[in-house]
Amino acid sequence: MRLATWNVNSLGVRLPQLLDWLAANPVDAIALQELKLTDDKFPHAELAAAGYQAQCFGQRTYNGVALLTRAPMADVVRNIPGFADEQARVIAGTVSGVRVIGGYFPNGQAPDSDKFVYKMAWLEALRAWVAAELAAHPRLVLLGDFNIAPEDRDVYDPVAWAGQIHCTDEERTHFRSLLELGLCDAFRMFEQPPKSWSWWDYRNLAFRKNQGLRIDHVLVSPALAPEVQTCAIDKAPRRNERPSDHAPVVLTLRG
DNA sequence: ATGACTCCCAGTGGGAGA
Repeated sequence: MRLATWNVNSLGVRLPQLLDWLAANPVDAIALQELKLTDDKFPHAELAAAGYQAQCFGQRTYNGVALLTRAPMADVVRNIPGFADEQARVIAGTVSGVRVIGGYFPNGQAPDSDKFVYKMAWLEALRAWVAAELAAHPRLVLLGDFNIAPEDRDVYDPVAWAGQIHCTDEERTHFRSLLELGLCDAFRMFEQPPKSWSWWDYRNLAFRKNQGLRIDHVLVSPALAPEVQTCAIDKAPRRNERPSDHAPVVLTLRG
């Protein structure tokens, strides 16, 4: 079984690239973030023609998440139950016996901003809910755009980024609290090339200079960890014309 | 360096992203 996550930065703009990528990378499930469209504009027909059914959770202009799967999904949940949120950031579903939770974590803007306060509250609510999901669904994957660079080795210039958004101690503590639930950062289960990033700023030739952050993650539950075969970032779509600023991350499970 | 790019909604600019 193969799963992926990709922040497409506008599904409207990126749909042709997504279809190309799925044709070359026939995953069983993919979590998408930053759809930037409402559900009435979701391209169900085009994705169905490519063999994917979709559960979407969109909104106008910002945010928006979806899960695409080949097999049907059950028990679909939108956003974090009990956490009132205007922003469409989470979609979960069960496919082929695996609980898949896709998330577009808040950016946070700056550590002294209201948006950072929201990010902290959101992360706390997520952790509590994921703990409950994990108890109910031992075979679980939490994946998406976390907007957190967990360690200095996930940052191209850790000195310049020290204390900056995505790299604060508070954010990293929240990331570790997810690991403390038993979840495992699948990417770090393997030897990886140094300077592996999942996001590069559009500005300043950042991709060409390989100046990026690893902020898109795939966390697997203890029951799934022994089945993880590979986890890799696919930089290829970042070389497209008009690319997303994020690259997909792909997980392969045995069986 | 208050920059850079890209998206959106707007509408001939501005917010947000990260």
